Amino acid sequence: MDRVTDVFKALADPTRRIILDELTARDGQTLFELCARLLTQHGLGSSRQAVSQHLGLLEDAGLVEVRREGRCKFHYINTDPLGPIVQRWLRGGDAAGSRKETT
Amino acid sequence: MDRVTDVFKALADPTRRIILDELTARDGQTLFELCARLLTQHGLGSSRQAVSQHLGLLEDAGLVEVRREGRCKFHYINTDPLGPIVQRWLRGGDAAGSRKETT
DNA sequence: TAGACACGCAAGTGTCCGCTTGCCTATTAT
DNA sequence: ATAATAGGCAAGCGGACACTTGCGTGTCTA
Repeated sequence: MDRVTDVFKALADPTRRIILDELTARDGQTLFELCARLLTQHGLGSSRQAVSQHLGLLEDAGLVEVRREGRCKFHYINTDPLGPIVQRWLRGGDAAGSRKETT
Repeated sequence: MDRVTDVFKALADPTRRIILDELTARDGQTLFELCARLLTQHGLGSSRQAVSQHLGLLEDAGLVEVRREGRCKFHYINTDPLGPIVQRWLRGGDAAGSRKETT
C-alpha cells in the first residue's frame, strides 16, 4: 500500500543496503552471484533464501528491477524512489501543510 | 551501533514521518502540542506515550533535538543525517532525474 | 532422459517493533 | 500544602520481521 514505507523499511536493513551497494558496483547480478559476492566482498554469509527474500522486498519497494532470461534472473538497481522521499523535509516550509497525503 | 540503520528505521514508520512533517511546519513543539496537532491536522489519535516513544527514537537517530525549559521539553527537527544517506547509491550526484535507459 | 543448476513457495522459529497499561518524578498554579 | 500540568520508566502483549528448513518448478547439459 504505502510505497514510501516500503522504501524506508527496505533500506532499514544493513544486508539490503549492502545488496544495493553490490548492485551499484556491478549491476545485473544473479541471485547466486550476489550471494557469492556478499560473502567474499563483505563477509556476509547470508543463505540463498535469505538473499532472495531481501531481493523480493527491494523489488516490492521499487529499488530493484528484474530481467528474466531462461533459468537466470538478473537484478538491477533503480534509484528513482530515493530522490523525493528525503527532500520532503529538506526544503523546510510548505512540504507538510499543502500536501494531501504523503504518508 | 549503526547510525544509518537508526535513521532508516526511524523513517520507516508513518507516524514518525508525520511527526517530522509537523516539526517542519512548526518547529519547537512540546509533546502535548504534537499530540494535539497530530490529531487535529492529521487525524492521528496516537497516545502521549506512543508519541513520546516515537520522539525518543527520532532523537536517538539524530533527527530530532531537544531543549528543556522547566517542565517543558521542546523538540526541533534536524535534517543533517538525511543528506549523505541517500547519495550513497546516487553515483554522479544525480539526485533528481536519472530515468532508466536500461535498453 | 537423467541429473545438475537457478530459483520459488510455504511453514516454523526466535527476535524486534509499536502500543498499551500502570505508576512514578518534577515543575507550576491555586 | 494540594492539585494540576508535562513528562518519564518499565513490564506486557499482538504483530511484523529476518532467517531457516524442506520441498517443488522450470531450465540447461551430459
